[in-house]
Amino acid sequence: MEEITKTLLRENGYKATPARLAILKIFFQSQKPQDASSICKKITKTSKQGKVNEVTIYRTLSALEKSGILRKVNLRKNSEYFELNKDHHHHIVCTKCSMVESFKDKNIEEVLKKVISKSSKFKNIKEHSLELFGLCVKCS
Amino acid sequence: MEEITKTLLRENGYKATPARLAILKIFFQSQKPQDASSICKKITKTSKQGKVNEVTIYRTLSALEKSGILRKVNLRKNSEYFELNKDHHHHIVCTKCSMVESFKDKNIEEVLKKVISKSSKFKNIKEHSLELFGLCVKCS
DNA sequence: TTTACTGCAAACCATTTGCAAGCAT
DNA sequence: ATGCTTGCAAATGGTTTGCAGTAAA
Repeated sequence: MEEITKTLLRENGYKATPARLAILKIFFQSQKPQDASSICKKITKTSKQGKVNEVTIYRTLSALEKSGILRKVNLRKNSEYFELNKDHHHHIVCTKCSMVESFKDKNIEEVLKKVISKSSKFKNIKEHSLELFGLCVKCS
Repeated sequence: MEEITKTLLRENGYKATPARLAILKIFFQSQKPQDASSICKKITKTSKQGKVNEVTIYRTLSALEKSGILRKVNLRKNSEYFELNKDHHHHIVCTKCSMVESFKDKNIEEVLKKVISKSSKFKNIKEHSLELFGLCVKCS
């Protein structure tokens, strides 16, 4: 784990500092979208070497997003959530308890290709976001 | 136009004030997602009777969203965009010039039904958002 | 050693809230 | 007349920035 994150950072031209390693570690461990605040709390709780200032977390998230290591996720919360930018997928979000389930679907990508081919104003689509909102079984 | 918006407001239990009429008018005229700031500027420019305070716009947008007259749209900007909550559709957004194109697609709804039927954690999906991001033909 | 990185304080900016005055019904 | 609406000012809260000290390479 330590090696993976360290290598990932250096490959992208970053210094492998304790703060960055701790932040990346959370993404590799949790598999759930995280915002600056949740990361800050998790590090304070679990990390041995101490705290990481929330400002540092914002700067790290922003940098890692630009490098393509993380991507933003829109969960209709009032803060920005991020997740590892691996294997494209989508989310189902419970509007009551905020539980998030991920899913993949090849059909969606195909349908979107057709949509793009029909558009006269756009030929050059780089990404898309798809989120479903509702109540999870527990909250229903 | 004046009559439509007036009736819509009263049907939903709101007083038909000049501010609200002006705000709704913009949505009926433009067909494009709007945020508080853009509405405020448009009213200042075009309306005869004067300005509307931005706070009033925020309150109106929030109320109209709760009533289901408007819905939020995620355009990856740093402010909230709204549009009339009619005939469900999706957006293609130019990440350079912010141009927005709308589209509808029945296949997407069908694919999503299948996705939901596969989920064990969610049975109760109320809405979804789908946005494509890329460069429009002009910006490519 | 060198330059990137971090923490602190303060700035920023979209949005929300309290309250008194104003207006639609 | 009544109570919903508005505007102003101030508060809020997430995020960003300036700067000086610190640490990774």
